[in-house]
Amino acid sequence: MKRRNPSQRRTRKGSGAVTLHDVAKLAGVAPITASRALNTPEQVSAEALKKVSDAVARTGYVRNRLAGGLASARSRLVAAVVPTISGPVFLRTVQALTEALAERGYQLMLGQSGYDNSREDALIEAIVGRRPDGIVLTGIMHTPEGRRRLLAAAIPVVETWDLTPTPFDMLVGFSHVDAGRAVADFLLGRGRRQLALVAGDDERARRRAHAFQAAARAAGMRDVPAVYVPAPTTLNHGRSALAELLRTSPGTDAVFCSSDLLALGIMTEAQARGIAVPGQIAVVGFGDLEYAADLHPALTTVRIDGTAIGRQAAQFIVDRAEGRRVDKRVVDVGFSIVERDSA
Amino acid sequence: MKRRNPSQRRTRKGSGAVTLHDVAKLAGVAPITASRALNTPEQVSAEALKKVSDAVARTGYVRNRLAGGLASARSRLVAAVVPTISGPVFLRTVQALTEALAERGYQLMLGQSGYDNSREDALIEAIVGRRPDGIVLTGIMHTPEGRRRLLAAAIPVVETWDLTPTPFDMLVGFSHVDAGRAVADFLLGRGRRQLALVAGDDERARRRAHAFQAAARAAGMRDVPAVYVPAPTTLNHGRSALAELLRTSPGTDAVFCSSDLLALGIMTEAQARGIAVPGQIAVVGFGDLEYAADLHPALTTVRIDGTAIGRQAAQFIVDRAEGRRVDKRVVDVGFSIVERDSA
DNA sequence: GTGAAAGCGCTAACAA
DNA sequence: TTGTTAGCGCTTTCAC
Repeated sequence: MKRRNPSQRRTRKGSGAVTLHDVAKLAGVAPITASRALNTPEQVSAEALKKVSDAVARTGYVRNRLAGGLASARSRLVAAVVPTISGPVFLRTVQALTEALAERGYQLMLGQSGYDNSREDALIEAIVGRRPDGIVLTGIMHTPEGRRRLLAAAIPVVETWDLTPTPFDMLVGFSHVDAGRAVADFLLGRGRRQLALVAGDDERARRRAHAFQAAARAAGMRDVPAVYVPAPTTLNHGRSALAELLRTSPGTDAVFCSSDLLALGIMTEAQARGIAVPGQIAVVGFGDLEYAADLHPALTTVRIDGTAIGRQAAQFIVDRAEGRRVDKRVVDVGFSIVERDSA
Repeated sequence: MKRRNPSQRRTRKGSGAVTLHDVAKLAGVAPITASRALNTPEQVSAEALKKVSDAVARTGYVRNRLAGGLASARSRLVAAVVPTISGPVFLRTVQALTEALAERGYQLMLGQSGYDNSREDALIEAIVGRRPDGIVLTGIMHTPEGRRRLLAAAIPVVETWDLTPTPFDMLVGFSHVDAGRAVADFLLGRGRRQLALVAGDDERARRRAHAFQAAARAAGMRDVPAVYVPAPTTLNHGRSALAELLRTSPGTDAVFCSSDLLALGIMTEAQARGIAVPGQIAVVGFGDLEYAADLHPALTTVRIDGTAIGRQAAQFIVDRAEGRRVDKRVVDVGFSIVERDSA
């Protein structure tokens, strides 16, 4: 880095910000010592540490993590991909993830794939270009092209909100099949005999729906009517779904909804029509969103611990990034049916 | 970059990934030409372009944007700070922002500040370290330390969801004072005489609340009871707030809520108690969340175009990042009262 | 515990 | 239009 005569030197502007070199110079140490003072203070003498922190305070230095990431091949960036952020389902997971990562000095990048997987590939490319230390997917990785890219990039991946026998890498989720079956058993156990379901048209909801139907049939029901609505689900979808159900299967005495919002829609429509819940129709939701307990009647629903999912995902990624061995790569957080008044 | 004798050469592992150098070598051009082929294809001959894209395809190259960002001082990263992602209010803004940025090759980093501003400083430091091309704040910048840091970092800032006479940099929002007043006028115009309000305990909601009270008083009301609940607001807060209101101000005939969720809570409690909405009590929400129109009764509420806010914020940041002049730095997206059945 | 040297992978600046 | 050179700001490697 020997500089030539200024007159013939090539100049580059730089960002103008305070650099670690500036700090080191002010502290009277070598840049690397300043670096160590910030990253591994235990490797530095108390004296040097003090000089450096003083210099940092005096200059208002903020370390450039782009440069650090480039040099160390650790960006401390983690990407999360959700179908859409406006469905409230993944919110708690994203929130827990953001917090757990922030505590450990990592930052979350958010990507939305849409429910149709079409943007997934472009998104993966955008993400991989940022060299994140990990990627958290909601759902499992679908497209072969996406799988290939992730594999090639060798970035730790956590799939969430699902369970598959063939995880891509790490996995935090629960069994949608078990959940669907459990709800059917629950309703049958409460004496309901004409089960129906309303589900968003996405893969996981469909899997719960099929298990629900299979369990009901196994218990002797001939027909389990299903209404599918586009994902993400809305309250209005629930309202019109109940209307449809009432028309086509008037004997229905229990409805399993693929989201709490859908369940609220069912209950709203029931209320508008003077149909008693749970008297005439039992309603079960999915998700146990924060408001479920406070509806009238309080909503019986399937509780998924989205916060635990987010925290475990963060743990997985950080463990990998810091070189710890991750033995158990699959965590089943399970689910529970929260019995309230609507069923 | 002359290499010494291999035996005494220092080696560094590198990430092992395909680099632009590899691509350039395979394409038979200089690295910078490959770089230009990817970034500014119009500056490159068709022939070179083709050679490069072939090489990219053959190698599965994904550009390293950390390195690019470091070299060009443009990270193509944008940070968004929300109080918490699990309040549904900012969701549409964050969604629109994410999409609008992704379309233009920028990625969103998400940060949660909490409602108490205590984490804001630490968050700003974490964000600035990533050298984003812009920062989108929901609400306005509060702490002096935060302001100083942002100022020092010279990163474009967009404040959203609020209007202030002294914007930090750029601003997309609306007047909370006008909104509060408008709702009071609306209710008074509908013949309501005993206005009350329920509001989350955050600054913006409080500003709306005060304007609402002032307008009601200006119209002759002596007392405008207010119930404040902790932010973020929940359905249950709404239920207990109505209970409180009924106890302390039994004559209340209209309630302005600081969120649609609160309004749903009010309506739920009213329903549970057999109180007619809007017959006995009119309810007005805030936000016009997606489900507001489908409630029973359909919720009258203040509509804020969160999507427009997000898109405009993205536009501001990208314009700045790409060196375009931004003349109008403040955009008022306004609000509207959506008249439905609840008031 | 501290430091010098050498890059990480890319692009700005200059030159041809 | 293409290429050469010199960094961007940091951390790794190796040496003391």
